[in-house]
Amino acid sequence: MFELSQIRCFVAVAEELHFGKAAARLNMTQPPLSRQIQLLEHAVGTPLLFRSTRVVELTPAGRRFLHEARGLLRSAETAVLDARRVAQGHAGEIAIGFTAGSSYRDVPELVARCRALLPDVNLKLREMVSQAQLEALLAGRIDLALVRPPVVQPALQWRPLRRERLLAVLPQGHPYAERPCIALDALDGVDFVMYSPDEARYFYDLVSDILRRAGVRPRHVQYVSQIHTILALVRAGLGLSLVPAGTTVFHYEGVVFRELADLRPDNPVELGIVVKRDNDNPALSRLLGELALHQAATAGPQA
Amino acid sequence: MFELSQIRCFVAVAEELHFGKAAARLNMTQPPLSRQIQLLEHAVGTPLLFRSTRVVELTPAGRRFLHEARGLLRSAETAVLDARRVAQGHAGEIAIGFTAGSSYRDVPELVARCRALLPDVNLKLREMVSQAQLEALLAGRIDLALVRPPVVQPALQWRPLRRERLLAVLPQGHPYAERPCIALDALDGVDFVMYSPDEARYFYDLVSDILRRAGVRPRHVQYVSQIHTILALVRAGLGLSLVPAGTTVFHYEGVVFRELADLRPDNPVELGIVVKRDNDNPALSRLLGELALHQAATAGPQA
DNA sequence: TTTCCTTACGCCTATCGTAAGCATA
DNA sequence: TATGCTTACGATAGGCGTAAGGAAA
Repeated sequence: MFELSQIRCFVAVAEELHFGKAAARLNMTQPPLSRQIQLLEHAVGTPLLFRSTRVVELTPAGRRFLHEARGLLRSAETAVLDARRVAQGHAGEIAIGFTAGSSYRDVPELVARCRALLPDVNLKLREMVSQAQLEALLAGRIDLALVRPPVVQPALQWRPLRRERLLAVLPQGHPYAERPCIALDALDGVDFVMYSPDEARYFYDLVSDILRRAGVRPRHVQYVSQIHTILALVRAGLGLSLVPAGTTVFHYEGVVFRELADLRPDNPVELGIVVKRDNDNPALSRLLGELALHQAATAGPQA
Repeated sequence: MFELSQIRCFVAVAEELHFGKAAARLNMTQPPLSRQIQLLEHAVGTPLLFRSTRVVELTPAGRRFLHEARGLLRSAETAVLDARRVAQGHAGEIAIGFTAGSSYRDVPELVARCRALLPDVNLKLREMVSQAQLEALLAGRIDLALVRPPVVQPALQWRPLRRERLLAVLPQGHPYAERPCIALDALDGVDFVMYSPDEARYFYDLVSDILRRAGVRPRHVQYVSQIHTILALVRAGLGLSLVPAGTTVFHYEGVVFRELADLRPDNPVELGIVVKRDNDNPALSRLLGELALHQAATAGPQA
């Protein structure tokens, strides 16, 4: 098989149509250039150039081969540049794990930020439950997970992505709906749609903690795992609940959201990204760096 | 810059993920393979493989580069195969010159036959007058010309492509139109739309010869160069004329065609292709060979 | 006779293979 | 301790440059 150096020789001769000038361009003398062209022709299996002492011209096969040869050199160039861009994190792939619950708002937002910051990085999205995400991270099957705290594995690193406060959600027409904001006390003894302690552990703990610290004991009528299910049950009049402020973006009909009057701002709903500490994906490193920069510049304190 | 041999080394290692096995596949020993991979990484400017004593794996840049590398090897293969196909005439280009008059029927027919015989050969069509075609042939600007005889240049070779008889053409409603066929004698003294001796020399000579040999002297009322113009003038009642039988495919309204009763079959209308004898376009050679084979197999004597 | 591609030949660089080194599980 | 990638080093092959050869205008 031929070599790229021979391709460069051939392109030079084909462009100059003169072995002497081509050799000068290649910083070599004519004889070895002639030899390389002969070797190339032998490898291709057909003459590429017609030469007499007065004229050098391409054969039809040479004309076609010239086109392919230029493409080959271009491809070789871009292969190098592409690899460097991947090594520097400007291009490449990031595999992102996410839960079904984050697919409505958080994943699109993260994807949009990635695309804006690193337009040449390909995102591979994989939906899986939180535990599977952490395992996939450790196994290197994904680079980044979108999960709620806490993350206890020492090989993994959690970084905050979004903090938001809780709101009370209640059915339209509920007596409390007339109040501009709702005190936690008002929840004492009312029917309450609660998060599942198994499948929505984070929200169960968060809401339980808030209610316990306020000394409030609502009546838990249901245990559900998805915020959408909470909205549906609240709308159906089965009770009130607490949901993250971002839930309002769904414009869910039949329910109203109200601020909580006396919610302490030190335990908001948190969502973060988790990465493996020794992940060596340059695109991921760059994304984390860009996100941190961007976040430091734009994000004020959120509650 | 790197060489294709290094690319082959890299692909082997990337596929085996084991230097020893890759070296065996490449019929070499590990140490020089390691060295070639190092040289390649240096040329690319970034590590492509992560290796410890226990594991070899691709870096993100290596993964991207592997994709490009495979493409390079594929392109190199196809470049060789393509060049060979061009050299053998199975692919390539044929530049064809043709006159405006042949563009209606003869060019499409020739193009269709070329495409059927040599589907991977690209046809470049260039409309020009006959004299320009012959000059372009000699200069190598076109490979094949579609012209009527004679071609006198010794460097050029004429080959018959189509032979067809002449028909009389007369306006609808003309007294002769009731006859099933027309004797040449009947043309004596009638108004006759004649071909231009300058711009339609071939037809002028052909028709003049036929009329002279029959001892018939029609009255030449017009001298035109294009057959379409003849049809228009005949239709307008300016006279009769003689045209090639193929003219009937135009389904021209207002004129009728009649066989000539006593036309000798030895001087039909001829159309041929002309090529330069020392043309070295393999696709052209193959086309001529295929055409000859096909013609010998299918074409009976035409008049 | 001149131009310029090719062949011939000696030198040298670069690659290969063998052997030793060294890190990891 | 064994596996397996890397470094070291001597041998060899292939490419380069100089010099001579040969065909066409």
